[in-house]
Amino acid sequence: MLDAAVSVFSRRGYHAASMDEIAEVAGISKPMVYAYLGAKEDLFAACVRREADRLLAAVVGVADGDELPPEELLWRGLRAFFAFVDENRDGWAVLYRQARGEGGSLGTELDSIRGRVVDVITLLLGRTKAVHGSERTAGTDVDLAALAHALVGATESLAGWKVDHPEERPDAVASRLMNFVWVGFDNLLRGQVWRPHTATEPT
Amino acid sequence: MLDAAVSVFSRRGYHAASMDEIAEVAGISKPMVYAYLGAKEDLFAACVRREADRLLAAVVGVADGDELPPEELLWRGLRAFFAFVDENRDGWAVLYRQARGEGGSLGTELDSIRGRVVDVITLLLGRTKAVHGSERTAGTDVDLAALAHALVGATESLAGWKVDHPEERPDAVASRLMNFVWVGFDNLLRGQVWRPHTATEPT
Amino acid sequence: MLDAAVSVFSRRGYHAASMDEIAEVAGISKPMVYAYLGAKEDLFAACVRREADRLLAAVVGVADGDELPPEELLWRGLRAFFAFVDENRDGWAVLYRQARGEGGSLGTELDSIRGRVVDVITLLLGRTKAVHGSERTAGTDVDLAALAHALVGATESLAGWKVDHPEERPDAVASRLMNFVWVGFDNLLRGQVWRPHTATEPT
Amino acid sequence: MLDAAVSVFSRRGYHAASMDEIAEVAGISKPMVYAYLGAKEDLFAACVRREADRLLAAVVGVADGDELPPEELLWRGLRAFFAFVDENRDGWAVLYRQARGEGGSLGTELDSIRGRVVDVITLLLGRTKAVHGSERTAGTDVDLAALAHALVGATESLAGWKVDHPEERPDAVASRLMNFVWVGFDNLLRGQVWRPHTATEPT
DNA sequence: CATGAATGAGGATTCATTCAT
DNA sequence: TATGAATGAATCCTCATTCAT
Repeated sequence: MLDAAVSVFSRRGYHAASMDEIAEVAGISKPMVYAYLGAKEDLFAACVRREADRLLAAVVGVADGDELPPEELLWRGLRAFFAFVDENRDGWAVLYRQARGEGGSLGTELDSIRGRVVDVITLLLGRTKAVHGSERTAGTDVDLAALAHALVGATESLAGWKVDHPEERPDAVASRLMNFVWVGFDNLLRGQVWRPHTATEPT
Repeated sequence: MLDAAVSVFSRRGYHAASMDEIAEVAGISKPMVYAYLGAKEDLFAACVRREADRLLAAVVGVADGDELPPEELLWRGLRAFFAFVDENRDGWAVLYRQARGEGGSLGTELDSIRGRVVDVITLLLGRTKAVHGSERTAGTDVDLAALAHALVGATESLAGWKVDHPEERPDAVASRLMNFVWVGFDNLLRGQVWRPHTATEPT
Repeated sequence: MLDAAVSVFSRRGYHAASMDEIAEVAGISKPMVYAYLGAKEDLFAACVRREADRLLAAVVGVADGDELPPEELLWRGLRAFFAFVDENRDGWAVLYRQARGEGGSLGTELDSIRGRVVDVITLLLGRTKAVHGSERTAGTDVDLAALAHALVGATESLAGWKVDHPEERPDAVASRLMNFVWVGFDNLLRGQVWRPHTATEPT
Repeated sequence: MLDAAVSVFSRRGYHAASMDEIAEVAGISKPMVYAYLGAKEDLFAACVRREADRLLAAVVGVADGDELPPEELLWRGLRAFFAFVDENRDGWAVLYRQARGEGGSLGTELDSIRGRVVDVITLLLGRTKAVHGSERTAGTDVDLAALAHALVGATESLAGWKVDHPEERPDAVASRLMNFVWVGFDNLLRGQVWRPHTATEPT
């Protein structure tokens, strides 16, 4: 039932989607849509919530053991994420392109979900850092949070890229991202730093 | 003139923005809006184009010499980018949150702009690779494109993070991202690879 | 069965009442409402008819003997009427507030019922006049009809007033109205007339 | 502008009237109706308020001198009232048939207007009583209020009757009502009372 | 040139009414 | 028979867009 709504919302966006089209795609009549899921905003919220739940379930489901090292957790999570995106184009589009930027409770709720994901990544990176235990890492907490944001953004962006490259296997994309991210992070933790070679005159 | 439109679009989003409000904020009458910039879609496209031009100009403008090494180019570009976002919240919101997810020519044009940026980054990464000249890097072209996508996504995401942390200096954000990205990329080029279930240490 | 409909109609009015609510209040399902009483208009007509029948039965029932003098008939009728209104708020509301102003067959039927009541009053007043047999009364038939209309209107209005004054006994209200009406009518029949700009004293 | 709305509301009633028809009758397009007078409820409220204002202005306007005796005041008021009804069928229908029975602020406001009219009549009757100064009148204040209610109801009812008898001159109707009302009231004040001739067994 | 006034087109929502079980 | 499920039709309302001044 929600599938039709997700499909239409992903194609048209929240505002441009008409209840008529959703009903038509769902193969039922408009009053039924209202009977089952309420007004348009409720319907969209239901879509967002279902897709978010599915995504979180898929990504979290692979981390069955907390005793797994962070590296393994991240790798499994990314694989699950890209697999989800691969199999749920529309759902991902609704979550990423349509729901964000909407005002009101929708955008807020989604932002909070994303925030929780970022927090999890931040903790994960923190645990890695703790394992290394190196005092050479000058990184503060805000560094980790920013890093987590960057990682999530890179992942989201690659998800969009993956949509345009259906021939790429999800695992390959995840592997590519891990390669990029983990090598950098690992070396960061080893004390490697990048510094501007030039004097920076701040604007 | 466009300022008013950008301001309203950034606050309301494309569909929720009304021409009435744009005209009111602009301090002119609605027929004037139509006379100057045409229909709503054209107006939004003009906003997107202007903000994209400004952003590209700001980012490209700092790379006055092509002879600069890629690392320096990227560093300057990122600094310029975060400075732009810092000073043009509305414009960035229109580009990143509102314009995305719009179907039709609106989204297409923005995608193409983003695509050009990614291409530039791809080339930049390619030149770096060429400089290193290492045949040990097994990366293909698609690797670089994916990497560029990841980099752009990380940058966008950090831009959003920066909006929530106005106290962070743009240079600091750029530096943090460089630190993360360049260390990883540099080591990648040196042949470091990450493989699932194996130690990440080079032989 | 009709009780639920009367209750809902009296609270919401004809248009604002929904068949859903009526069915719910009646404790049966909507198709049953349709099976028993047909469409909404029919249902409302049935309500109006039943309440009107009840009202007429109550009012007419007290006039068991035609040989009663008109004065006594009116007095008994008014007492019965106010007692009915007192015990059937909803029914009276449907008849007086909701059914009026409805176009089409709904209002027409109610108007015809009210018309019959007015006719009865007119006849009653006529009989009184005949009893007095006075040729001094210049009143024509139209006078009696208008008088009957005025009497019915006064009664309806007092019914509304009574609803706001539940502590008033129905008999007291009826008595008050009789006092007002009959004294005037009686004196009218005795030749007393009122003329503009003249003393109201009889010669 | 309001004329069209009043006309349609008087014919169809509040709920059955469609904004389409109002716009069509007004000879303008629907958005204009909304631009000028807002939503349907506002529009109806505007109609009710205008008609009520007109009616009150017409009726109150004839009582230019407070020094007029109550009898003269009532006579002038009734004449003005029936003249108004004669010339504003639709407006009267809106006030009397349609607006009453509507829930919400509309019905409430109209009830309050009617209440004020009743109060004025009550005062007017009180002044008459005071002039007579007779201690024989057993009437209490509540008697006067009930009497005023009855008088107002009789007037309203005769207004409806008048609508069905356009050939009747407004003055004639007013005169007829005065004849009925004032003779009765005058005699009441002189101590004439009506009492039931039979024992009343209260229900 | 600049604008107040006007509208066609379309979208969300509800409700009386009816089948298939 | 009794009902849950389904819908066609209408209604309120808004907004991008354009004339006439």
